Amino acid sequence: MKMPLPVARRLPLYLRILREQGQAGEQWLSSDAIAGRLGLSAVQVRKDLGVAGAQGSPKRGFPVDETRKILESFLGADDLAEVFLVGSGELASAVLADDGVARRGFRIVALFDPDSTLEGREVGGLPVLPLSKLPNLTRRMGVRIAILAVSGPGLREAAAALADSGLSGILDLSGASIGFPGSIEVLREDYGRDLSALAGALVRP
Amino acid sequence: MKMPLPVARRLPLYLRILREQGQAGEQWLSSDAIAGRLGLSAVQVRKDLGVAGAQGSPKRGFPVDETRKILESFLGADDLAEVFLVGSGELASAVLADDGVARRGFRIVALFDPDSTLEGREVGGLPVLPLSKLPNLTRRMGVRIAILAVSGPGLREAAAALADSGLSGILDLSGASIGFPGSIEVLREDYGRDLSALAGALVRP
DNA sequence: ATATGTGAATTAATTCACAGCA
DNA sequence: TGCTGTGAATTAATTCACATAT
Repeated sequence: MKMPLPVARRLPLYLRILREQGQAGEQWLSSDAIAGRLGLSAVQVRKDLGVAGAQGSPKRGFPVDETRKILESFLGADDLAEVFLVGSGELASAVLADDGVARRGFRIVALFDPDSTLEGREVGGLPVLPLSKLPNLTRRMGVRIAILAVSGPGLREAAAALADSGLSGILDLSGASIGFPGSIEVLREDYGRDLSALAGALVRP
Repeated sequence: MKMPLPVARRLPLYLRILREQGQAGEQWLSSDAIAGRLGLSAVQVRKDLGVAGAQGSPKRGFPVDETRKILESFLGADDLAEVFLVGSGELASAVLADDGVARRGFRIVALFDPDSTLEGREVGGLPVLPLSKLPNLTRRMGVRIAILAVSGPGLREAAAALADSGLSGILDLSGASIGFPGSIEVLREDYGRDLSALAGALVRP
């Protein structure tokens, strides 16, 4: 089953709302309520949830608990929960410190850095490992996703290591659009670029 | 002139390539060459550059220097270059430390934090200011864009301050999808969400 | 030859409109 | 009545095909 990327990027938003409201004791949530919190349309929420296989019931909406579970499993939080973090600088520290990753059911299980002089140092409770250990650990631990949070020198090396690590997916926060083999799914996030896009949108109202 | 969002998000990529190649001494760049580095199609690059008003010449491609200037002006790096940063924690520090912002012609000119006990402290060479000064400084300095990099408590307060600051655009890195008034253009970036989306895409090949 | 530029066709994504159910 | 679910229509974005310029 193929899923459109825009849908894949909205589902996590619904999941967050469902978790929040579940925590708050709500049993049911209408597509309208979810849409309202996110500034989307109710139809879109229903269509998207439909893609994930969730179904609601008329007059009540979607069952919070069940829908949450469906989304979690659909989004792979079950068996893809363990991720690597490559980098140990400011950005990587921010990722480690932020609860955004944990809140979505993921766990950073190892930290790698191209700067070998950092080897052994601890960042956020995890020891910094050399890139050379990446392929081996990927296989041994069965980890499939890494977050790339390296900038400046070492980036090239880190990218190369990732490219033949055996990983399936990379979340690239480096802002440098490095090429990766087609066998690896890459999602790029780059606030410099988005800042630029925002400025562009403002100049042209 | 209205510009599609996908285009607005690709133009900064072209700009980066143009800068790199300009630095490297290149005079001309074909749409094909640009596309190749970014994994896009040449037609798309031409169409996008066309939207910005750039034009190339057959057999040679696009004039690097001139096209760069056109993009810079089109993307508003001229008169929207000064931005505020709200937050002074790990994420905000990472934004300050990263050269991604500067490399795109933007400059962070002031730092605000909801935690008033931090007032006066210096982060990355800038003094931390209280949120209460935001509206005033926005008007006085003519700044139109802020980066929101606050998490945890204080986020609500920061969002509220931004909402009636008079700013025109917000790059929201908080990962919390707070509502802002419709008069403010908001672009959200949330690696937790994208991590989730990536995992989803991998589970469903 | 080699690359741009663009109308036309295609594909993707969103929204509309309404049927159906509790 | 208040909500879901979905085929149909609409709008947006991308790709194709080819005319054009050097």
